[in-house]
Amino acid sequence: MSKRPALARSELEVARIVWRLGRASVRQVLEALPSERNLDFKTVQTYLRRLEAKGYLRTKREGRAKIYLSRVRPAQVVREVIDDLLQRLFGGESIPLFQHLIHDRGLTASEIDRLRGMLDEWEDPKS
Amino acid sequence: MSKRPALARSELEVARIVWRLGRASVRQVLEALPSERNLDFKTVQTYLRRLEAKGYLRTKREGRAKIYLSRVRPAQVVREVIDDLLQRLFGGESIPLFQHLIHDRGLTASEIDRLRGMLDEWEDPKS
DNA sequence: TATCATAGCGTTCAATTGAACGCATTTTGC
DNA sequence: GCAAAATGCGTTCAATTGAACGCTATGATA
Repeated sequence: MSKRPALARSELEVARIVWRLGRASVRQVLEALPSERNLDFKTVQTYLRRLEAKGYLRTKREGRAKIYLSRVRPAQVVREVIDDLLQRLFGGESIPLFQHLIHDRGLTASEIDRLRGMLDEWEDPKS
Repeated sequence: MSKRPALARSELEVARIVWRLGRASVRQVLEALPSERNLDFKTVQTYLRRLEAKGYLRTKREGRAKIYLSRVRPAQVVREVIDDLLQRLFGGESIPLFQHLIHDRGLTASEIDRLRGMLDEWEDPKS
């Protein structure tokens, strides 16, 4: 139950990259960031350090470099983040979020198809 | 273009109430907050003041009390907030968010129906 | 009309966040 | 084998955020 401290915006951004890469050094994360982001090496390093301190990541030394890995399942974190948002934005209801995503943002035809597929499958899990 | 400063978590929570009520005094917002939240009158006042300073709300004096109203369309703000989250969490893609909402959170049968309805209607807006 | 509660206004204060240094220690390319 | 580049580690620093005071004005009530 003991919740780890909430993720700050920038931390989330950086954590996501580690999740995607599975394991990453500071430099690798830096390079995986969108180039417009233009963060300093030291800054990324700081965020990673904080993520470790907060319990989201763990590290493993590999020669000179320190490799960051996820400590909690990403899906779990995603869930917490979205729960929090849902709570503050829509009082916890997810339907209004769907509503918003569909209405105010729009979907391509193929996205609609995929979405229908998801619903079908969820309702009747395929063999 | 000139973006107003991002909403802090607590500010969002408070703004949402003003949106819901349409117009509200400090006390009304305080009372509309979930009771577990247990914020001080002064604290709510501070958040409202900040929301005004950031350009999200405007006020209108009504006798003794100051009434807070929305200055930007709530849907617009919701959009910004979600854009931001989507960006940091899924690189801007909305499908993974749907995926998460459906898979990791689950929906009731009736929610699934409503969702299907939304998709149908979006694709073929009813007369 | 005196009084009391309510609201405003300005401030404060610690914690967190966004961003980046500097120095020491590796590595590695030459 | 040595200079240049890369890393780690500890720090810093201003802005923002979460939370709440204290003092003043004002309006409603007894």
